[in-house]
Order: sequence, then C-alpha cells, then structure tokens
Amino acid sequence: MAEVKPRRATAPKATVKDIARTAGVSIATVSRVLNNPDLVAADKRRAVQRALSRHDYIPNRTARAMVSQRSRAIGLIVPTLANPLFVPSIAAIEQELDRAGYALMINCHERDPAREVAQARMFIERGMDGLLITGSDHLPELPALLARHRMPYVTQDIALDTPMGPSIALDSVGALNAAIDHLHALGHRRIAVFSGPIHDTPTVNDRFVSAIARIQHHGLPCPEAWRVVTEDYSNHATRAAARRLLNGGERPTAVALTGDILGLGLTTECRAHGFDVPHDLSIIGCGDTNMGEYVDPPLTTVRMPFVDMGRTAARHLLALISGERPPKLTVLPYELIIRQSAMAPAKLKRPRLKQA
Amino acid sequence: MAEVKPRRATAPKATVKDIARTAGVSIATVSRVLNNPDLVAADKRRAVQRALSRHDYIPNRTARAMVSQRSRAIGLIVPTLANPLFVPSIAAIEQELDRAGYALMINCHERDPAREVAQARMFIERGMDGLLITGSDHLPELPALLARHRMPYVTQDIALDTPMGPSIALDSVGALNAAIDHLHALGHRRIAVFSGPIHDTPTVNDRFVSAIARIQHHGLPCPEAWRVVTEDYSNHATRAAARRLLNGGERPTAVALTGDILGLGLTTECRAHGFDVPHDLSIIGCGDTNMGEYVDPPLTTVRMPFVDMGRTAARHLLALISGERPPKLTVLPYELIIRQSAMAPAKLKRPRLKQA
DNA sequence: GAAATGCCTGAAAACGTTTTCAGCAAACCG
DNA sequence: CGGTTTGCTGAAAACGTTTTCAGGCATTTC
Repeated sequence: MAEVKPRRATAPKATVKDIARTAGVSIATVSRVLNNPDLVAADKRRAVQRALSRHDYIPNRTARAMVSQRSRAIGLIVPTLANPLFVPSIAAIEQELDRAGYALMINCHERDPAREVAQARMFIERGMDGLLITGSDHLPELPALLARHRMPYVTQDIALDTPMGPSIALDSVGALNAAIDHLHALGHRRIAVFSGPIHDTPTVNDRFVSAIARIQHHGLPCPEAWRVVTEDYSNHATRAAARRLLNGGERPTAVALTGDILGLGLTTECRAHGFDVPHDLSIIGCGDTNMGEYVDPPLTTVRMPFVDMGRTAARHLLALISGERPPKLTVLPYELIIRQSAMAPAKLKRPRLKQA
Repeated sequence: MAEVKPRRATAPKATVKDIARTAGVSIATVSRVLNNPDLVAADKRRAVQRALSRHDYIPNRTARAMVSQRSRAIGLIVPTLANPLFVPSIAAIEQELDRAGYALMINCHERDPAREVAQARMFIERGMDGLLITGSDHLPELPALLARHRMPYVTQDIALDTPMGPSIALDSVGALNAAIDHLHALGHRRIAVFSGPIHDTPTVNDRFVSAIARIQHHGLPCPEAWRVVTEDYSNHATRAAARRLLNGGERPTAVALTGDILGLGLTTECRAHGFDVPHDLSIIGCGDTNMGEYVDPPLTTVRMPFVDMGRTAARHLLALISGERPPKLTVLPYELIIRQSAMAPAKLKRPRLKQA
C-alpha cells in the first residue's frame, strides 16, 4: 500500500539532467563540457567531468540528432548479399564511414524495385544524412522521392547507363569487351561466350549481349552454339552448360565468361572431356572476385575495382553532404589480370605430346 | 534590406504541425490518424489523410524514437567483412530483421577488441534496441558495458567457450573433429592437419590444436611435419605450405583442412607433384563457404550452418527485446558433406594403372 | 569612480513526435 | 428530465539534447 515510485527497477539511464544535478550546474553547462570544454571555467568543468564518469554517462545521439537535424548515419541499399559480389565494396564503405564518424545502415531488396523504394523511404524516415544506392535498375519513383525530400545520394552501378545522381560506375561491359579483345590479340578466331543466367541480372545480360557484339565487331562468327547461358550458378548447372558447349559441333578455341565463378565448372568439364586448359581451350573471366587466383589453372580475368568503388562512393557522398559537388559520373578503370588460363591458340596440327 | 525569412530555400519538410494546420485539427489528431485511425471521426480522418498525401508527409522516426524510447533498430558487430565468411549470416540477419520491421546497423572492428567496445558504446549512444555480436574474443569490458546500460544482446560465436550472453554457436572444433573421425572411419591412419594462419584467428587456432589432439585420440601419430600452417590464405602461400607437406619424408594418406579455401592450393600442388586427389591423398575440408561444391574434385567437407546461425541469432535477439528469455546457448549442428575428395586409402601396393 | 568590456553561466526554446488528461457534446438510462 | 456513460478532441507534457539570449560578475579602460 505504500506509494512506490514506478520503474525504479528499470534503467535509470543518466542524462544531462542527472549530471547537472550532481555537479551542481545547469544542463547547459554540462552540454558545454561535452562539446566545447574550454567555454567553461576549470573548477566547474572538473566537477562535471567527475559527475560524468561517476554516472558513466553515455550521451543520447537520438536527442542530439533531433536538435542538430543530422544523424551522422548513412543508409546503404544493396540488391542482395546472397552473392558476395558487393561485399568488398560494402567493407570499404563501412571503413570509410567509420573513419569519418558516420554509422552505416544496410538494407537489401533482393532485386525488388518496389521494395527498394520502400527502403529508401524508411531511410528518409530514419533521418539518414545520405544514401548509397547500389545497382542499376530503379523505379523512376526513387529519384523523385529522394529529390522531393532533398536526400543526398550517390549511386554505385556496374553499368554506365543513365545514372540518377552522382554515380560511381564500373564499366562492366567494357571490361568483358577488353577480355574479348585480349583473346583476339592472342590470335583466337573462334570465341564463345559463357554466361550466368541473364534474366534476373541486367548487368549480366548487358555483358552477354555486348560480348557477342564485340566478337562480331572483330569480324568473327558467334553462332548460337557458342552463346551459352547457364541455368544458375551451381556447379551442376555450369557443368551441364559446359557439356553443351564442348559436345556441340565445332569447338571454339577460347571462351569468355561473364563471371569468374563459371570458370570452375567449365574447367572441370574440360578436364573430364580430356581437354587441357589453356592448351586446348583458353578461358578468360570477368572479375567479380579474387577467386581466380586460387583455381587451377589460375584464371586470366578482368578485375573490377569493387573496393575502390565503395570507397569512392562513400567519399563522394560525404562530400555531397558537406555541400561540395562531387563529379556527376566517376568511371573506375578495369584491369586485365593475366594468369594462366588463356594463351595463344594451339596450331591446328600441334603435336599433343609434351616433349618430342 | 527587406526582412527575408531565413532558410526558405531549404527543405520545408512537412511535420505533423503542418498537417494539423492544413487539415484544421490538432497535432494529436494527426498522430492518431497515423497510429490509431479508428480513434478519430471519419470526416476528420479523411481531412487529415488528404493533408498527409498533399504534403507527401514522411514521419520522423527520430522523434518517434525519442518518446517511445525504442529505435526499432539493432546493431551488428562483426569482426571483418574482408573474408566473406560471415556474409551469409549477415544476409540472414538482414532478412529476418527487415521482416520484423527492424533496421540494421553494421560495424566492423577488424579484430581490434578495443574498437569493438567503442562500437558497442556507439550503438548504445544511438539507442539501438539490441546488439548482435559476432566472434569469440572480447574484452571483459564489453559485457560489463552492455550490462550496465541494460542493452539486450545475443552473440554468435564459432566456438563454444564462455559465451557472454545468450549465444548461438557453431561447434567449429567439433566439426573438424568429425572430419577427422570420418577420415579415420575410411581407414586412414596417416592424417595430416593443414591450417591457415593460427595467430590472428582464435577459431582457427582452436581447430588446429584440437584436430591434432583428435588424431592422437585415435592412437595415430601426428609428427611435426604433418602439422602445416600457411603464411596466409593466398594461393602462393598455400602452395608453398603444400610443398613442404608433400616433399617432407613420409607422406600422409589424408589431410584435414581448417578451412575449405586451403583445398584449392593443396589440390593444385598435389597435381603438380603427380599425385591424384583422392586416390593418392584424401582431402577433407571444414566448411566456411559452399565453394567446395565448385572445385575439382568437389571437396568433402563439414558444413557450418551460417545462415541458420544468423537467422537464429536475429530471432533470439528479437525475443529477448520483447521480454522473452531465449536459451542461453544454442549450438547448431554441423553436417558432413561427402563429395569426392576423400576416399578409403589406396592399398599400399595398389597398381597405379586404371585398368588391368 | 563610472563606464565599457569580457568571461562565464543558467533559463528557456527548440527539434517532431506520442500520450495523458480533461473537457465537451451527444447518446443512453432510469 | 437529470445523471451517467460514451466518443471524440485539443492542450500540454514529455523524451534528451543543443543553442540562443540575457544577465551577473570581475576586470579593464578612461
């Protein structure tokens, strides 16, 4: 029956008010000690600091954000984490933001553009200071929403078309073209394209289509049988597709991949058919990961600088937030990594014996 | 000289107050329409809704968080994104949280325990409703800090020792032991351990040490030459280590890896020495990724359920936040995946010719 | 010795919500 | 018809900060 103060059991959570009371000053002074210590006289400052550590005070950034109207947090929208393609980019972003004192919120939309818009809206609700948007196909609603609410954002694309805002791009199509040019320069005249599923990922489709165009641009044939698309990225599907390529009539002397991962199944299937890579078939990747280094033979590929992309995107966004005007479009260079899976094509009647 | 209202150029950002004004009601009513529409009369409700869409109103969750004292966001602390080991777990967490209407903040500490504590503190400042902490070695300061500020948290470990709070664990040591048991059951009596660097990752060290113990537990020898540690995870270092193993005096008939990735370099080096995997040497991994599926021969390994781990951790944390008491320790089962890199050891005098 | 200057401090407003409380009108009950 | 309930509404407080403003006191300046 005695009057008990409610919620004494739960966290008392020291606030500036508590600090002010035990230090015998006003909350304004506490705030000043926190943010601008030399504005306050030495004795009071010490008293406040003692109170702060006695209470083991932790400031409330939510309240801070209310008054400053800045959260010092940014939101990252990424198509998916299911394939680890974007992970190095995310790591770089996290590192860059952490260094600048910004926190990072992440959302995946699993390639559902409507969900992407919803997540952007959520980031607006949460008062993010800026957004990093990954991927290249968005609803027109998205830039409209962001503009209406004056939300700074930078996109990171793997394609060059129509960036919405300031954009960091990898020239994914150019990269695969460069791979084909490399094969051509090595002397290959029968080049096939081996691609992962082209329906769900626009980037992959772009690579596939433009690779074919590039082959023809060199005046070479690229018959249907040399345009292979796997069912999915599993080893099983990859090997099945590889079988179709290797068993079909005339064999190519080189294969360009839309993604490095495909090289594993293709190489395995080659071996199973008794073909040696690269002697009987050259393989060149297009670099999503650094996996190519580990396989046998090490994969010649075109590396895409995902880490740079993330870092640059983060920096440009921070610049944008602080009022600067970063470049509208930044294209990062790909890099041909020559390893051992591609070589000049064997002479037609080359003896198969290694010596003599 | 004319008095101009300041900051008219910048975002007017509609608030409940604006909505209330144009709808001719009080802000309380607007709030009610937003959160509890049937509390307000139909005509006013319609007026408010019209005003809401006219202003294209987006609520401010920061303000909401201030009064409700809940952010509906959780923080994830992860050692590093540099290796993609934890990514599937993160993906599962993101998905689970998104479904529950929670946002996700991520921070990496790059295995610096002091930074980990700082990041936990930052999450407290930001009013996270709960924390998900990955990895197994923490400063004692960390649980103390979390307890003092009554921050709910769940840890996901890859080791079983001394969880701080409710914990989801993968029995990483048990998994590699199971791998060794499997080799033993196949008939192998000369088993080597092949490990990545054991200094920076406690988990790897634990696996390494306990694998040796397990081999000896079976009454088998495990001489120094059969305990190989690579310099790092690069292909170069892996192959160098593999050379040491293959060139050293008596060769093992089987090798257990502390991580799947090592299988690639080891297999390549075996081939270079003219040894066939698995005929001349069985290899068994310990599953960090699903990469084993892609390599040649497909890697027999022990799979660790990272996706389950993330999902379970997220669910337990949400339960904890809503006042339930999730189990103190949840150990998720590993799974032996039998592929083709391990088989019974060849008879000593087995003819090397395939037929006859 | 008065005025001006500078330093330090506290009261109060503000940020955008939700929620409590009390008030008012209409409806219901006897 | 009086009293009670019910349904709806708005004023105001609260959440934890930062910041503006004005005032107090000590020191300097003439």
